[in-house]
Amino acid sequence: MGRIEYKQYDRFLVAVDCIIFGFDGTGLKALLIKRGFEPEIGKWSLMGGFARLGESIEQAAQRILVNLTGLEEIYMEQLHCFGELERDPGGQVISVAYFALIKIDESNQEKLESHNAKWFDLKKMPALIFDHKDMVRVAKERLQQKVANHPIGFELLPSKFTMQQLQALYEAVYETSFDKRNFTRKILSLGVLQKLAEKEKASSKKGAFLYVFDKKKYKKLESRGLSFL
Amino acid sequence: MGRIEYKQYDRFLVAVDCIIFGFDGTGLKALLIKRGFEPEIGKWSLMGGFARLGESIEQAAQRILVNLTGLEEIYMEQLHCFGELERDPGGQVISVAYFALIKIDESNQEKLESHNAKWFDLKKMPALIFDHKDMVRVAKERLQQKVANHPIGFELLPSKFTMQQLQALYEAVYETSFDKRNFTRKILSLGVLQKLAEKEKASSKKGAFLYVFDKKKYKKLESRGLSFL
DNA sequence: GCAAAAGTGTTTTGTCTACACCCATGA
DNA sequence: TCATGGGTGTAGACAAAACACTTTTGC
Repeated sequence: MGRIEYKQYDRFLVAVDCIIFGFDGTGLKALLIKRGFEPEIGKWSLMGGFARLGESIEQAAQRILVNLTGLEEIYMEQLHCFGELERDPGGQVISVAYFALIKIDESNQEKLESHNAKWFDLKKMPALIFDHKDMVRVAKERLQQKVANHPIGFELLPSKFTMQQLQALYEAVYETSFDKRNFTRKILSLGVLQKLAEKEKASSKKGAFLYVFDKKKYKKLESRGLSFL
Repeated sequence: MGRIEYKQYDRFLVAVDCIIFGFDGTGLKALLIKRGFEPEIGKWSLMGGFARLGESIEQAAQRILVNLTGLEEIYMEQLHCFGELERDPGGQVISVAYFALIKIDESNQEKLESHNAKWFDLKKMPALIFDHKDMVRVAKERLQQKVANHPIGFELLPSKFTMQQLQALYEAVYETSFDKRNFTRKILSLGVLQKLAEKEKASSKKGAFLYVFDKKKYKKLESRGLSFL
């Protein structure tokens, strides 16, 4: 049964575009590529590609992310399906956008270079092709919403991090600043961080304690709905 | 320029499915159709259809909603793009799901009947085809999130409503109950409801004052981010 | 006059905010 | 010894939660 009925319907080109966020200790960054191919060759755009029959949309997104970063396990979430008629002047293409969070220093430098990829501070983005600027804006809004209630900020940090790194990350995401004491108290009160005996001595003489996100504790508390801000 | 490059890529069938919510004073309802066509004829499903080349995905969703309800101005929001490989056994079809909020009594009864559409309480849903059950679940979660921060609950109520109707709606959306005094105070403190001189006398002897949502006041306050719960 | 829903305040509790000093260490 | 970032506590403001009685009126 089935397949015959669908013969009469239109078929669409389906692209997947990825908004890849990273954090380097100062600002929130997005990974862009300088296109070495048509259309819009030479311009900056999100990493993307066409979905293929026989793979799911999510698989397509994963393929594109792995292809660019070399990372197999990436936090990735569907953002939105952009389906405006004239969004791609080259023809009607709908694009399913995904946003991803990666640790900047873990990505494969050679792969990035081979795609002419570069990290841009979200506040200093170049012009982007098509509706990619909208995609980035929506992704940033979604990231802000999500980070407030889900422990995804840790995806952007090394597995061991200091309280100041974590605070800097939250400040970058929300483009604001928080009181150090209030921030520490709030985060620790959630009970999902484990304090290590180790100290990070690189950035100060006294040294700052390192923490790790404790996924098991989080899973136990998740159902009650934690608020990370 | 452009069109030639895309010739080589695969093309997909793109469906749009709509989760249509309504509220009848007691429970939250979803509008389902008993399919009079293949595949899965005779089973319950969401209202949907295939997108057509030459229209945007959003236009397709709107077309489908108007076609079913007869209502031209419907609150509608994209939910998610469902792109699993085997979601439709009849072939690879990606579906962009939208959720809509309508006032049950304003919809065109004849149109609903001609599509074999029926309202179901969310707690008493029949089996649904494909991944439509997932769609409904995700839509309900999204509705809960959204209602907490945006004045969209009013889309489900008559333009004039009593405080008790509004409370019943929120209670239905969150499947919980609120204290009447706290609820009234909270909602009125937002300053986006206008109290009318009229009373609704149908449901009680004393009669309850009617309110309307004041969109202008809301627009002024919107940027500060209101919390409806 | 009574049943049935409408309407209204106060107290307690917890959470968020603002704010400033001492500590440990390497240079 | 001093410069640098690390670490910590308290008081006040505000918002949320708990809680019960009086009012109106159609029957």
